[in-house]
Amino acid sequence: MIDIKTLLETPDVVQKNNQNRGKTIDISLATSLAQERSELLVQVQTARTRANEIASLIANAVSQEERKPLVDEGRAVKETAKTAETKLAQVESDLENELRKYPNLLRADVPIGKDETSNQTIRTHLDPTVFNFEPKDHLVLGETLGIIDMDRAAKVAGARFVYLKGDGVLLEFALIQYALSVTAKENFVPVIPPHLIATQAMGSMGYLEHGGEDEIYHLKNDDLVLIGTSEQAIGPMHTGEVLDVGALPMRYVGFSACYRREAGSYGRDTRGILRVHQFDKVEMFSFTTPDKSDAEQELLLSIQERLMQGLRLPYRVMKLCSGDTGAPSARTYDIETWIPSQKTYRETHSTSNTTDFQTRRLNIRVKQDGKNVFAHALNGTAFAIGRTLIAIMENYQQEDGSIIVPEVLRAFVGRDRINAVAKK
RNA sequence: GGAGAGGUCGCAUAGCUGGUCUAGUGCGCGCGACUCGAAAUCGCGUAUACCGCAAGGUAUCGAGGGUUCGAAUCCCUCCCUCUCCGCCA
Repeated sequence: MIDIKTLLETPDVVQKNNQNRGKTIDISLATSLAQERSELLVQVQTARTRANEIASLIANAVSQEERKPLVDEGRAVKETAKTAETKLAQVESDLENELRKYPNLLRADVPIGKDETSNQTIRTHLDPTVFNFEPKDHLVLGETLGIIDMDRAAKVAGARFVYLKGDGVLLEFALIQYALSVTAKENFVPVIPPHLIATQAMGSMGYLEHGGEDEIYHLKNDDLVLIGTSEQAIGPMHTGEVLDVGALPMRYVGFSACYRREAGSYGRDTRGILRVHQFDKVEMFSFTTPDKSDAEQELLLSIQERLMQGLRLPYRVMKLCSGDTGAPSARTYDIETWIPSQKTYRETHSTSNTTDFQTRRLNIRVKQDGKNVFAHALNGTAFAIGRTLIAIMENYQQEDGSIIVPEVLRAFVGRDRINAVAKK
């Protein structure tokens, strides 16, 4: 949600921002609602002031003759107040609904563009892996090695689910340990959050608008939804709190499964585990003061790169253009990793500075220079485990179908190569 | 799931026979006095949002609704916490 003040004071800036994101929003709706709201506010306050005066007069009145007319006026004022209040509540909720449609204001350095073709390549690390044989894709490798079983997952849960088995599981835990050990150096506090959260908490993270609701699994008999990323459960942790400025930046590294319906992606990435309904992810999340969030995002990005460089995987860093940046984000960087079987880079990491877009709804503030201001919130992938496994398997595959374990993971996996097991 | 208790200003508590209660007290915190300095002591101050140039005003005692001229105080619904029982990884 954006600040109504921003809209009222700089409507052209907001208008332009919406335009750059490919959103058409009639701002006159919000501005006229805001106008109506302040008028009603005055009405309500005036009525209430009088009502309080009357109550106080009655409390001090002694005789019945004095009481009677006051009580009558009190009744009348109450009616006036009630009518105005009802209208006010309606206008306020209309205004909020209207404002929820607005995407966050983009940072000035975000390139303008319609879609991903306008994303900017910031840098590239390592050249694409060269093979002197025809590399297999991760599904072939995984099935042969007995670490990925999608056929049985389909029997049990349907399409886009997976059983990860054997050394695949060891690899996953190794990635988690590796990510925790690196983020610990920057004082990230590990968190395992609830996977089910109240619908309202999800709403306050801004995921129920802008088409996001189609992505979310709702529980039929409870007012709960499955998280699509641990960010959705970590952000609301501090709802309504005023954070101690000395405690910032407040950094969490969450581990959770992520559940996504993948509605609207029918037929896309149907092979393998690139796009599944459930995957595990290690996710960084920071709260900062407003002046520090851009620096924090650079830190998140640098940690992501440190993790990838440790794995020695070829990747490139992209800055998303205006049209490709998610609504809550003011700036997003993606890391795309080389996937040999597709001969292209695919998104494995993402980091967003959501500035005060989420914290305004969550009412998470920080006292800075004696004033409470909304904190800034940021998130960044440490590892989307599934996609990282794809990258490792494909880039580290050997001609015999075995996979070399990246050096930084060997201590955690307990061996340096994953070989085929007899198929069961 | 059953029975009971409870949710008040950063923390702890008072208020709950409705009326200067946004709310007392203690602690904590800030400023000041005393002191060479500190402790102790004393004095003052100590929520947030919105309207207003300001003075000031309005709202908020878990959330929402109701009764009333007036509710922290009475009624209803919901949420959460605690204790006991049941069940359970």
